[in-house]
Amino acid sequence: MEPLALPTFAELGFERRICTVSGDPFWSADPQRTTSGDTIEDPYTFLGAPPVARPYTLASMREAFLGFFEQRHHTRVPRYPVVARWRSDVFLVNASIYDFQPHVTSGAVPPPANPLVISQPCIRLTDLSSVGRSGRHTSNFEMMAHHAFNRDGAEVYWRDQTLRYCHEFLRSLGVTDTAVTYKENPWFGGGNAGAALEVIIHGLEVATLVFMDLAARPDGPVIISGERYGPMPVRVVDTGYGLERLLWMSTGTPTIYDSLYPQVLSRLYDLGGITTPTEIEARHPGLFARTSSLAGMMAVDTGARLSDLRQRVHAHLVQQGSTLTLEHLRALMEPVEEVAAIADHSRCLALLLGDDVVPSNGKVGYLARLVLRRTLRLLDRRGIDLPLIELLQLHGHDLEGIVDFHGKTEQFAAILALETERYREASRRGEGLVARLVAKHRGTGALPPQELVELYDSHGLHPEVVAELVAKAGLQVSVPDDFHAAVAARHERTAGAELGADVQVAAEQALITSVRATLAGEPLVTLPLYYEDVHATRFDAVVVATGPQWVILDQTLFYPEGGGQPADHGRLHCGAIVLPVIDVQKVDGAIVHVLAEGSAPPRVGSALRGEIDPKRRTGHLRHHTATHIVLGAARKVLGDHVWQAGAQKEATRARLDITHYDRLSLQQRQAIEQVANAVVLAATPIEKLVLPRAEAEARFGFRLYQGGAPAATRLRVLHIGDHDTQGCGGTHADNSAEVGLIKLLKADRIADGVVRLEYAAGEAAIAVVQHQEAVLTAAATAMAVAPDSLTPTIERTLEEVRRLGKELARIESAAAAASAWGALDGAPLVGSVRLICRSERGTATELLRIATELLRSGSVVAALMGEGGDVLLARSEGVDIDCASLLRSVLASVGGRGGGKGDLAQGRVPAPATGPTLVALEASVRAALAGAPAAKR
RNA sequence: GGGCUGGUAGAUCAGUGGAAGAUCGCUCGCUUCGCAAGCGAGAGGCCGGGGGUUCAAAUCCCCCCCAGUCCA
Repeated sequence: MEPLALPTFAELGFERRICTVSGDPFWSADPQRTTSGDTIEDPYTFLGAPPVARPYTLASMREAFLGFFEQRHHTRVPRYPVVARWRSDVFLVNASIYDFQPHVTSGAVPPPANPLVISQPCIRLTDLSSVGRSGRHTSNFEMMAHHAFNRDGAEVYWRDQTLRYCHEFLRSLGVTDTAVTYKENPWFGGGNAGAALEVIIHGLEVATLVFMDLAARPDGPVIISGERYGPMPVRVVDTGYGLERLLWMSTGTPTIYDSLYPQVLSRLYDLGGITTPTEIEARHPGLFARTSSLAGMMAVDTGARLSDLRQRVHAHLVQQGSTLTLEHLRALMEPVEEVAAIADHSRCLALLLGDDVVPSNGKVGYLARLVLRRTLRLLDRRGIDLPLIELLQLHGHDLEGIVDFHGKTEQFAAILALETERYREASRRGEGLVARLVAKHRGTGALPPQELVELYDSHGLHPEVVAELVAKAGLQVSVPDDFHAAVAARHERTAGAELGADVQVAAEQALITSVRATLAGEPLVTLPLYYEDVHATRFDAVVVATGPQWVILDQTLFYPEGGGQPADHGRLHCGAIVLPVIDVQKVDGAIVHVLAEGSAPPRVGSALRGEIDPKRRTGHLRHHTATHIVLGAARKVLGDHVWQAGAQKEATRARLDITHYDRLSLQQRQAIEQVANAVVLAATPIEKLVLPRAEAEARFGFRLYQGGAPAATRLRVLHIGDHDTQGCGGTHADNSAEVGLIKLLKADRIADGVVRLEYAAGEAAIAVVQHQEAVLTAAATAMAVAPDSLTPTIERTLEEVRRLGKELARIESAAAAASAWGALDGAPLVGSVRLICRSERGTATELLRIATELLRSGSVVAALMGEGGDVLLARSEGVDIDCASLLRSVLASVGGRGGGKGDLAQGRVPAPATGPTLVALEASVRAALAGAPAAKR
């Protein structure tokens, strides 16, 4: 890329140089400076000597930034949630620009204001293991930003003005020109790229100014890092200022954590009985600053780097004349580092819960659980016994205006208590598991590392935790360096299984290809009639395009599949010809009617009359409106954390997945049903608004986006009184009363934190109730009782069945004993062995009982034949014949099969062969006994 | 969304194709002034559900349900 020789640099006396360490170009007003500012040669020089005029608080620094840009014609925009509900490609907001991707940056949707200023809370969990230890890593932060979106003919501002704003802001904080370096560092990511400046002060990067004007394109003329890029229609000024870093810079404390959470930390030191940094510093002056500074230069990111860091800090101390051992240093630093991580993680949790995340074993909920369990583990390690809800409340004051605890405390407490309980339960299970493994491997004296991988991947037990338990039991185990690689390998092994070619998806794709090929880039927009009057069923239209089995009209009543609502079906009448419509899809702006197989599409330009299936339409309409009503009811009953996690509507059923932390009780299900039906009975008019996007968001908030956000400038909003408001493009009732009865059918927990509600509405609900009544009546009739006494009758009957079963077993074994005594009478002796060959009236189980009795009476061989063809051969101990081979060879000759062990064999023969089999068996046994040495007793 | 574990007595878990087990808990008896402990006896199981293979399945195969866990 070309040098960023902006006029403001020249005006301020900044010169472009090449870093002597990294080789990167940078701009500086300091004639002495030879490095870009954040290399391994650049220590932090602001610790204890803040370059900012006065210490700020989080709130005052945020306000300083927002106010500064507001005075310079930027519109202040409220922060977005940290959960990126308007995007399907990421879970969490990682940077302020995420708020405006993809639709604003692509140019499809105008920004809420232009230019704008915002302070956006972000969460990044990629460097979680460095948090607390590096002195500067945090899992959550606020990215302050000023953004401008430039289009041809509508320029706002670009590079030079951005630099000027940035520099003026830093000056307003009291930072001198010579303290700042601007490093040129082209930026790319997520399919976009552009020139960028990193803003570095005293060894710390505090901001980045990105000039995003390139998008990845296969035929693009610009090549960056092997990827081809071309110009974008919207050129975006994407800046990011680290609120916490600027705050840190204003206080100059040894670590960023000290400046962020002084009260939280001191409370935790107190609870954990931990030697505080102040006390440590008294004995080892400069220890924390040295650690921070070294970490800052080293780009610490992995565990190995961290132990390297510790050694270098130790080496430095020794050089200063300290006698502290490395082990002692670790013992001093670890508690402080862990407490810092606890403070950080709990703030992260507060942000997540504040934006209605429900901890789960999947999706964004998993990230919340990950952070939560990490926090619990750290609390355990430090022996701090503090409920999570209280830990979160320690942050209370600092979170004002960021997380709204008001009215949610109870919900948070419930979620956190439940999650803590689940963690304890998992740990308890894990301890048992490890104890058994230890017993299994005690012989070898060590636990194979492979077991560690299994314990973590399948049971969620951290290797450190396992190692501790194993060591306590006196066994050895070492955590391999490539532990996480081994876990990843387990997942890769089966990753590329099968993709499962979905037939329906393939058909839809084929249709899109066919339509696009026919239209050849000519934009075609069908006028939708279904919003105007949802009850209309007939319309006139003109054919504007056709293809094999599909038709596009100038206007249509047919609703195309979308938003979880299936397409309308119906017919097109073209003169005397009737064309059945079996599917409707939206392709770009056109609504495409798919015709039944064998239909010849009409000519372009011909007029026709369309007719939709009214029953199907009404079914969809009722179930779609019911879905909005049920969501509102679930939120009212369960709490604000309830969001839609997926939905599908049909003509006679619908299902809605909601986020909730526990399975629903019968009471909760019935409460939801009651609230939903109350909304129906209130006959609330349903407003269908079409609003500019920004206005809709401002009025109703991000709750609008229950099913994701569309790429539309104007938003269609469905407003059901004060019950529920959502952006939605479906066909809906005009009044809630039209929905009719809503009958909840099921509430399954489909994942941790997700409950699937199934329900029927209107006529379909009546049908369900009638079906249930019929089933109940049939069951009651079968039991010959009234429906109300069905339950006690069934319970009594089952109890009776159990009792009779036991009675039968008792009688059978008595009969077996009797039969056995009878059999022994007059049974022949072969040598010293009594040989019993008999047919019995019983199944395999009973033969076994009889044999067991017989074997008690000394030296015996029993060959028993049951009525169904079951056959058994058993001998008492000491008789030298092999029952299994004997039986097998006899049965083979009569068309049966069987097997077993030396002392007992079982099998089955065809019914006609029972008699001969017994005879053959007796002969074989006699022969075997004759050939065998005499029995020992 | 994908991977991996697991589901057997009230609880915790053994059980690799041939007669369902252990420990704790529970009930009763002995012992005791009483309690705990001890001794003895007993009750308690659709071996998650449904198919399949086999003479024979808790055990092997397939599907489903439930629980746990890791990853995106």
